[in-house]
Amino acid sequence: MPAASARRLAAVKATPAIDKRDAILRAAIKVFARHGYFQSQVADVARVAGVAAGTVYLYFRSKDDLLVSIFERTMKDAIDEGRAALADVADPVDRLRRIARLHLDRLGRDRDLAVVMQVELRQSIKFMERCSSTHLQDYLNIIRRTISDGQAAGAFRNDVSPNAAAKVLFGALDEMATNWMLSRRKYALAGDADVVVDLIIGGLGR
Amino acid sequence: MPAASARRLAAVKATPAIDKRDAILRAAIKVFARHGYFQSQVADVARVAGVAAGTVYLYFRSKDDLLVSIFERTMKDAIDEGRAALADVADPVDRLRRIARLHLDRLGRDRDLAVVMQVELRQSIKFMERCSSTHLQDYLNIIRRTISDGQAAGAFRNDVSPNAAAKVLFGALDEMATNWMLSRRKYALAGDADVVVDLIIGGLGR
DNA sequence: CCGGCGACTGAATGACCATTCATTCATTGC
DNA sequence: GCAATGAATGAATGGTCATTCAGTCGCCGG
Repeated sequence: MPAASARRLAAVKATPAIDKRDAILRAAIKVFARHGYFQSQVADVARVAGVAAGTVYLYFRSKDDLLVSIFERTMKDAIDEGRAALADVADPVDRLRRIARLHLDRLGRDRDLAVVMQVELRQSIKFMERCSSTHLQDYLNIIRRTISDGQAAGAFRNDVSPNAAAKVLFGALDEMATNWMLSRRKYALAGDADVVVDLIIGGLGR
Repeated sequence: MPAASARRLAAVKATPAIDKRDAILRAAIKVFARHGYFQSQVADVARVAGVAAGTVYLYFRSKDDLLVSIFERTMKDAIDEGRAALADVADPVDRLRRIARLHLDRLGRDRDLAVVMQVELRQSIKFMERCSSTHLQDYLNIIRRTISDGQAAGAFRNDVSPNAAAKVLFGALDEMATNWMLSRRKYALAGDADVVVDLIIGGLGR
């Protein structure tokens, strides 16, 4: 087979394949968010994606793999986007603001994704251990690093552990996201970003 | 039947019954923490509690009810203990410290309980909505109230929403607990309480 | 056209487990 | 002793899916 033909064939086939994988993943986010992971049936995900049940297994190893794939894709995007966004910002406070806004923007834009990330992924201890050990650590490391850089630059207090401060910031953002997701009232989640960063920078004391 | 006899009968029967209910609940915490809620079988809980599978249904309506009961008992204890501990402390900063220490003490004392509270309870959106709407709101209200009292007393900045600050504090404590629970290293979770409160009061900026 | 390739289908399979309930057992009052 | 009571048992039931795989279909090179 000539190389050109092979390339064309690959292009023609690859695109629908990626589309289909993506459609299944998006369907899974919607279905898992609405019914919960364990209450969802693979057949439901397939129906929403417009394919047959068996087709899901051509793209994913198992039902678990669907959940893991949602997490991994989202975290990969978040980390890449985070690194890129920090590249051209020098002021340490602005850098934290960027991180917070991106974090809440991403979840605030898609409530189903927020539900999956804030609730469904925290299924069981084994699952969380698996998730935390990789991408989540990388994500926390970005925050930690931003804080210690800020200390080195003299913008932040030196007598605070960057690790503790990173966890406090992450925990605060996580709680804002969870609250927003559970709340009936519609408000812009991203608006909480500056509130959180201002409070953590300025402190609650006078 | 004479009243005295009825009372004695009730006392004799009530105690083992409560013990048994308690044994099942404690077994459920252990089993759910080790295997995850959906991977756990009611028969396992029964075995660990030293009763037969059917007996569980004499004390709880369903498997779900076991999880809800763990949450409700823990939150009730936390709220009662919290209210009592705040009664004799006047200084607003000390009050927040008290809340933080109690929160992390409770979870740090019992890793299995921490796993159930931090992971297993966040099973599905419907379950979380149910939990958040009652006890968790009460708990957040205690923190909110403590902060607004502190503002009124002039100890805290007035230009911060007590609601936002309460969520930030709660989120930070929650993250500390989750991190500790997932961490292999053994350290005293309660030690994080002062770190978190100091950071939130003092702020990260210089 | 044809042969064959591979993506796709969806009905069938095989586990799995929450819940039930007929039965057993221990205790009590008489 | 002897019913009566009701707590406790655990085997059986019934339903629910995740996963598989034998077969279908459409497309492509020749």
